[in-house]
Order: sequence, then C-alpha cells, then structure tokens
Amino acid sequence: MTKQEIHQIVSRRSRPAKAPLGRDIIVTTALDLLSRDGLSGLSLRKAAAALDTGPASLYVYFANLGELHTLMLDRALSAVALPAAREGGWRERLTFVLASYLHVLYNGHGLAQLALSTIPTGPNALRLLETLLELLLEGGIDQAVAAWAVDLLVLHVTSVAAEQSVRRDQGYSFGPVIGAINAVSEADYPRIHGLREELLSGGLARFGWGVDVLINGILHAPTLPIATEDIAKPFVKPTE
Amino acid sequence: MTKQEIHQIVSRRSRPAKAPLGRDIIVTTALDLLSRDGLSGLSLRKAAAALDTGPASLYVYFANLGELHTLMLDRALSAVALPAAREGGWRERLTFVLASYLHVLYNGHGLAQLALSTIPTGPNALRLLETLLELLLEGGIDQAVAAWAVDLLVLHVTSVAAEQSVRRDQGYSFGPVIGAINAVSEADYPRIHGLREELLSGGLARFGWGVDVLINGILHAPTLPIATEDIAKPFVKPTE
DNA sequence: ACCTGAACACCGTTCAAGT
DNA sequence: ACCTGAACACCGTTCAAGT
Repeated sequence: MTKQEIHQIVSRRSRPAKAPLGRDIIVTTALDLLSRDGLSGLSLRKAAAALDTGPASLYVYFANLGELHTLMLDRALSAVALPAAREGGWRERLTFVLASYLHVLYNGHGLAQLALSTIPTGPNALRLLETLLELLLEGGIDQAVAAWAVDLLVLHVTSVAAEQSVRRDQGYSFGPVIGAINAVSEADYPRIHGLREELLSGGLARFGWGVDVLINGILHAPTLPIATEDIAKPFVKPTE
Repeated sequence: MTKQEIHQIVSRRSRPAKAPLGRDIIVTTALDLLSRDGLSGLSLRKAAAALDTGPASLYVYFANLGELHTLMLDRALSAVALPAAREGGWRERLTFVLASYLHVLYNGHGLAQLALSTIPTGPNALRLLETLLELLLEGGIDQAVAAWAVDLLVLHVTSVAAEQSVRRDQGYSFGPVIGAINAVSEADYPRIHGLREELLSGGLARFGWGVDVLINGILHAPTLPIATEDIAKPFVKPTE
C-alpha cells in the first residue's frame, strides 16, 4: 500500500453555509429569470447560480423541476384580477377574468408556454377555477356541463396566450408555420391557399372570438354530457 | 520543442463509413423509440444510437431536433383516416376525421404530447387541415369563421389526447392534479369540492362532448369575427 | 435541517477530420 | 455528400460530507 491510497478527509467547503433560502425567494428568482430570458433561459442550475448557491441546495424545497414550475405558475396567477361581485352580467365578468388570465400569461414572457405543460394546483389556480365555475353556474349552466366547460375555456385562453407570445418573441411575421401556410400549393390545398390570410390573422383578438364561440356552444350543450366513448373505438393504430 | 509537440495526425475512425441514412429511416426509428419508451425516451442521441451511428450524423438530415419532431408528427398523421366523400352529413364526417386524429395521437404513446408543442407543417398535416376546412365550408360556415374554427377544433382534440394518454401512461387515478382536486377544502372552494368528480371524469368521452360544444358554438358565431382586440388592453403586468 | 461540492448520467449542437 | 469521433456547453438529480 502506498501513501496515496490512504485517503485524507479534507473539507471540500470553500465557504460557510449561508442563511436558509426558502421557497419564496427561489420562486421569485426563477420568475425573474423567466421574464428576462424566456423559457429557454430558465433552469434549476441558473436559478441556483442567481441565488449564489449550487443546484443541489434547491432540492430541500422542491422534489423536482416540475414542482418548481407549478409553484411559479401559481405565484404568477396571483396577479389575475377577479371581477367585482355582481358588476355587469355573468358573461361579461367571465370574459373579464379570462382576459385578465390571458394578460398575465402573455406579459410574463415564457409563462404561457410554461402553463401549457404545467397543470397548476396551487391556491391561486384553485381560486381562478372556483371563480369560473361560480360564473358559469350563475349563468344557469348545468353543473356537469360547467365542470367540463372550464377546461375548454382555460385551455383556449392558455393556448392563445402561448401562440401569440411565441410569435411576439421571435418576430411577428416569420416562423415555419407562417412560411408553410403562405407557400402552400393552390392546386393541392385550394382552401388553405384561399384562406391563408384568415388562418394566420387575429392575434390576441382570437381570444374574444373563441370565448364567444365557446360560451355559445356551452349554452347549447346537452344538459348531460352524452356517452360518446364509443365514437373512439373503430380506429386502428398508427403506422404499423 | 519536444517530440510530443509535433502532432501526429492519426485517423480517429474505428470503422468505415456506412451507407447514407436518409430521412425516412431516421423518422421511422425515432417513432419506434417514441412509441416504445414515450417522450422521455426519445432523444437525438438515442435515435442515433439505435441507428448505430453518432449524434452528429443526423444533422445532415435535420437542422435541429424540432425539425425531426415536425417530421415525426407529420409521418404519424399519415395514419389519420379521411372520410369517404359524401357519406353521411358534413358534421358526421367532421367528427369522424377528428376521432381518427384523436386515436392516432392517443395510440402513439408520446405523440399527443409531442403534438402539443410541435406545429406540423408537412403534407399530411396540410391534408388534414384542408379536409377540416372543406367540411366546415360544406356546412355553410363563413370562410373567416371556418379559418379560425379549425384551430379551436384541432387544439381541443390534441389536448384531450395528450391529457388522456398521460393519465394512461402513469396509472389511471393518480397524479398531482387528481390529488389536489380531491383534497380541496370545501370551505374555501365549495364549487370545486362539489364538482370534484365531474371535473375529473370523462376520459376520452370529453372528445365528443367538446366537439359538439365547439361545432354548436361555431354555428352560432358571428359571421365576421368581432374586433375584440381592445378587451385585451386594460390589464397590468403580473407580480412586479 | 439545510447548505455544499462533486459526481452521475444524460442532453443538443458544432467541428475538424476522414471517405 | 455524408459519416465519424471528440469536444463544448449545457442539463436534472443524487450523494456523501459538512455545519
């Protein structure tokens, strides 16, 4: 045995431990990173670096990155404005809350994209959900219908916010989609070609239009969701 | 100068170059990986390894990972069944195409999630879009309305497929969402609590219900999308 | 209880070197 | 034109070691 095989235990520390971090500071820092650099500029390691610590330190507060995302989204949702009770009709107030939700997502740069892949379960998300349910029920919509309808509404708003903020962040009139639609062959796809402008138009205005369409549809929905499970059966697996 | 500083150029090759790969084989291999291991099991490096080559080789065929995703999705969409012309009403055929799209996504394991973050622009995606437009126009729906409506329909179906396939792949009745909804305080969120079963129920049946709601809403939509851009104005930025 | 450094097992992408 | 190995600049997560 040589001396090199006797392992000296030496402290690997180069500085003393700091004061405990806490969830709030981490979430705030991560949201700052997100709104400054977008979704691609956000990582656990970067958040840790911004807090002057190593990535391992954050695992005291979160089980994983997904949990941090969930908390970030819920924190951001605290900015959603709920309507003053009884001011205007239920439909007006419903549109108001959803518009506020739209803008919180649209203004927090990478936030809308994050919302598409993260299902929030924190108090602010629940508060929003509760408010939406309340307004739909006030509108006389059947309970079971209302339960499914909120999903449709929230999804629509989230995806409009995501699509538009992506478009804003990478320059208005470029991107592969716009190119592909504009380049479409008139012979092969006459309707896409003819409607290429309408397919790409709208921007944030799609929000209001979609909400109208959805509410109209919800008002005309069958009271009890029909059992349509069987529609799903007679199809084969893809490319085999 | 020592001898060590005179760099000998030695081949780093350990085997001769293989026959060219080609896009098709790569896409096929990547789709196989996806349906076997799900979205988390898919990477450029794993696809390259499955093809017995290094990751750099694939860059001859794709500019980046996103482009591979787009091609994968379009390839998968070739399995979407289009309805036989004039068989049944337009609404029936519309539901049929969408159901086929639903199942292609649902059956290709990570495919639905991939579809949520990838906007396909290949021929099969365009063919689907063209068909949907055709059916809506056949239904007498205004052109501008139809252009926006396809987006709503496709998004709905994609997200139902994504949500349900995630739920299937991680065990039916678990996950943080289900836990959070079920654990909600009756005092704070009475409506969520009261409707907790309905909020989580439905599965693939939500597809048919949502399509009905959407078509009804589209049929009741104003002929010209209203200018709702201004709804979007009066809100502040989140948490500052 | 929580911070710290280092390591582990990955990523996508680029590049010079080869054929 | 396309394959190949190696490197670059990252990831999220785990772990023993420290306080």
